[in-house]
Amino acid sequence: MDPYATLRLSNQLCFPLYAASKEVVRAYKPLLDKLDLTYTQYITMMAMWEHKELNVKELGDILYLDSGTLTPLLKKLESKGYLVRKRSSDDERVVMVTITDKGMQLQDKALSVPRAMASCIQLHPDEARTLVRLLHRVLACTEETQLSVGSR
Amino acid sequence: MDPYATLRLSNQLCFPLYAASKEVVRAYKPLLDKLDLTYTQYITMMAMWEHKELNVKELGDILYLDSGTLTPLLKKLESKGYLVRKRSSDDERVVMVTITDKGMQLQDKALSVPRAMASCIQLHPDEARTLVRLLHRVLACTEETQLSVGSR
DNA sequence: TACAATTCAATCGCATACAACTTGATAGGA
DNA sequence: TCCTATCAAGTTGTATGCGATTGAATTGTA
Repeated sequence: MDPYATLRLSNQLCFPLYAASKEVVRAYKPLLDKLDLTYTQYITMMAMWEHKELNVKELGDILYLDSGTLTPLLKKLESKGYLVRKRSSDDERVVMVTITDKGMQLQDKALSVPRAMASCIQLHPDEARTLVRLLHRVLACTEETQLSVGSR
Repeated sequence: MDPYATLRLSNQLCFPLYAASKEVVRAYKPLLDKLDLTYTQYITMMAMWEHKELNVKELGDILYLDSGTLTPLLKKLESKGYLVRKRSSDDERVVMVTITDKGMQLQDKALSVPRAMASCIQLHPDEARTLVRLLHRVLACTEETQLSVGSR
């Protein structure tokens, strides 16, 4: 038995996870180009379509992103007119992000995206559910790790 | 029924995939810091430990990365002394990447990494196998898409 | 109520990712 | 053998991601 077997790419869990994530994001690109959104902008809009108003920290908790990534991204989405950033008057540390009418309208155009992706990723509904469940399990594990180390 | 239900983050397959990948890579960071490797450098070294010699295109096919990412990465690993880049004399277009003795020695230090990650990601072996299998299925789907669009 | 600890967003630096393009080399056909 | 299509690697420009730090605001506490 190869003593280095655990270091083979084919034996890793992380590598197919990393590769599949990248390739799926890449597969989204031609669809999102039509909306003039990047993938990260797209998931940010998904969070905003659902919640209408969130501060930067809440958005980061939902998307697993920090302010270093979100701040420039939100400025870009604001410059496109899809949302508005405004420092809270209750607590001056907090910046509230609110979706605009134009941002809400984008949701209709975006409806075609999940449809097109579903036809691209051919998984049985059962398999897709299993995959999502296991991914959430992995996320729960890593979140514990983050907690024990401290801070996001 | 919400007509926009397919646009909810919680109903997406892509989002947990994207988030889990990022969080797992993040969980690797403290382990890889000890080896002075980034995650991308780590998987590149995994491919090199296994194959000893590969050209840039072969490496890209294995890692799902293109030359735009690999060229600077390989130069960095070369500067650390872990591998050597040399243009092929058979075909001047091709750059061969070969692992050095120092690169091979790094493998021993790296053995602790998969162990530490396995104890962090608490999945039953069965579940881990299922997850890997489904991820490979997703990768196969996206590869078809790439082929039909043309080119990597 | 001072004041230290914490929190939040922004900024900076570094390392990816990748599309598009360039350059040099090879292959295949008229 | 020319000549064009293709190919491999490198370069450039844009968009993330994230750790570390900063600065302003708020909270908890002695």
